[in-house]
Amino acid sequence: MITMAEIARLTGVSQPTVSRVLNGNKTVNPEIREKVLACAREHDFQPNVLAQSLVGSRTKLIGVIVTDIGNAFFADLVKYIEQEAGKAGYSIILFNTGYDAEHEKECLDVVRRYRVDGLVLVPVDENAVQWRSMVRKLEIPVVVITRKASGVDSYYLAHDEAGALAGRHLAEQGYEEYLFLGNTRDMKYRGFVDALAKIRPDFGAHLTVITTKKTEEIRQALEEHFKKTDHCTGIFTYNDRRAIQALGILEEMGIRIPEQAGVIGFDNTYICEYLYPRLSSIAQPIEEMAALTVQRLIHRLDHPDDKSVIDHPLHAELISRESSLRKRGEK
Amino acid sequence: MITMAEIARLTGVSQPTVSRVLNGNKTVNPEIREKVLACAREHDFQPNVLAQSLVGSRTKLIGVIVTDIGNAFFADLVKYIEQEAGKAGYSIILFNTGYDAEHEKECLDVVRRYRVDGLVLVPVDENAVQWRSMVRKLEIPVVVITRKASGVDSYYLAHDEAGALAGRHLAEQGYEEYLFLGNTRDMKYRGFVDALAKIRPDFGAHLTVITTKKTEEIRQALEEHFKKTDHCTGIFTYNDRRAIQALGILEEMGIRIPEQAGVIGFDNTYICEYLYPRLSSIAQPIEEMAALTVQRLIHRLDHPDDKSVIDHPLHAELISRESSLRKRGEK
DNA sequence: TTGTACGCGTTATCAT
DNA sequence: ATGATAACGCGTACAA
Repeated sequence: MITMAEIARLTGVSQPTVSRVLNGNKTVNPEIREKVLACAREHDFQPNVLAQSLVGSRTKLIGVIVTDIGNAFFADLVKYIEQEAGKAGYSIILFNTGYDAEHEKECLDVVRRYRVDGLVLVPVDENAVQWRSMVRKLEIPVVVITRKASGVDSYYLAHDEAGALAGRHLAEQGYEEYLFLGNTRDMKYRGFVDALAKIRPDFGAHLTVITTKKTEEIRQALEEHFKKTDHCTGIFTYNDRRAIQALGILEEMGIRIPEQAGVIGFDNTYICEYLYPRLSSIAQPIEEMAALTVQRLIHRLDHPDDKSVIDHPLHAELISRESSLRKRGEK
Repeated sequence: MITMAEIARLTGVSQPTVSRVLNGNKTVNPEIREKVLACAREHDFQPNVLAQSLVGSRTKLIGVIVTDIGNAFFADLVKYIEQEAGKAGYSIILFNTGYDAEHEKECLDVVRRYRVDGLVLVPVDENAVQWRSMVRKLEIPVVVITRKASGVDSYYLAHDEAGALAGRHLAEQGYEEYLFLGNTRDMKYRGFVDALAKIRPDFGAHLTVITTKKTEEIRQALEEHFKKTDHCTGIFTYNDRRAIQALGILEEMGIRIPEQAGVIGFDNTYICEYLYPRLSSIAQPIEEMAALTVQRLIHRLDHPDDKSVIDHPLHAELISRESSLRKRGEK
């Protein structure tokens, strides 16, 4: 690949002059400028970013460390991050931790070796001290995304609020029993429970929780539940995957949706639209989250003096579809 | 961030000695070695990869240019590529073209600026001359993945074979009408048609094709189809998305699956397992494809003299589930 | 075994 | 307006 020195040799000027031309410096003879540009074009010159960043300028690299790109949500997130970074002339170097804290550590080391200008991180465990100390040593702007992380800029969904949306909706639609499918440490669960408790004081007696992911165990739990009660049940799941799993089981059991059971998923995957009945779901503003994250990162790069810390919860939106619309016309 | 020169200063040795210690060179005094290592650890030294690659060694970067990370298939592909590359000490710099040839061009330029050691490419148009000439100028190993590309190493699914799998399966299951949902330029379609034509000479009269992606248009086409015939119909779609869309419509129409219509999707997304009825689908060996691709890239890096070109079609597998199993026990 | 000297490709600071 | 020259952080050949 051709270098500036080589172009200089070919055009009979000095290397710094080539640098000036290629960087659009005005103080250069138009004739020389043209000659150099022509030569650069002819040999399809591309500056060596590595050499550029070595002299002190930026690497124009943003490290992106996520827990699982295989997950459609994170895939979309990465997509928008790449897009937004590209707009600002940054490229991304991507790492997948696979929810492994040890591997996250390695990724943080590698990211460091590449002297990335900034880092977007989805921590394996947002409360762990490990990544925090490593991030501090990085001495570069870091933005945590999808998780609230004290002391670090973070953009994330207000999960409690999202859970409340689901709870209120199911109550409004007249469901009298409630079922949560997921992890109870999840803030979605908190929001869901709190919202319902406000609406129905006796709510505690009407809540069932299923924490397993295994189809057979979910089936057992659901069968048990519908044996106990004939009240119509509102089901909220921690992601669409789980919701679809539940829908499949319910259909197999002959439970009518949304009459006997209403289902609300989470993530608003494209699939929701295609299912029959179409699946209600909670949508995250993925694109906005990604854009804000990258913009913040770049702001920090341009204003190293800005020591403020951003803690920015984003708002979820309930997309109600047939799977939870018991009352016609009401949304 | 601390440098070798700095460590040298702190420990009172020369910078090359530090380099020798950190690179595991044996020819160095154990005492000095320990002192240097201790100092490096204390300050958490990480070598500057950019400087390393500037001296002539590798950047240890692999460029990955795909058409759409938002797509679950490519997301998985990227995941495994990152994983396999990581095993060999390579990191990936990721680009998403969004099926835009112009943007692909820009990505190829950027990849070049970073002096990546190798490139994994999913071309927007595998037949375009554009990327070929650019790739040639890159002067680095390039492997095309998911598309057959003459003159360049490529690992891809034998789509015709995959289509044939679907065709034969539907015929075996006793479906008498056939419907393809997708693009007819797709090799899946070719394979599907050819396989069925072999089995049934009069097959041409029993084939319907739906090319639109729009739900309403698909619905119309399906309604028309099932008005015309009461023979049970085998449906093959170009991806799971389309299959799920079709399933939703069919259920809404009251068509019984798999009795009146059998459906086979493509990609074997996790969702297939969760649907009711569970969706038959054609699985691509994504992990294998990714691993072979990265391994080939690294082989080329280690053997620059090897001028052979690999054209490696991979084999699809039909995962048959209830959505297409009309005859019990048969798979 | 260790240090000196040089070069990788670029930017930036000097003179000229 | 342009050309020397130094510097970035590292690896490597060579000398000591």
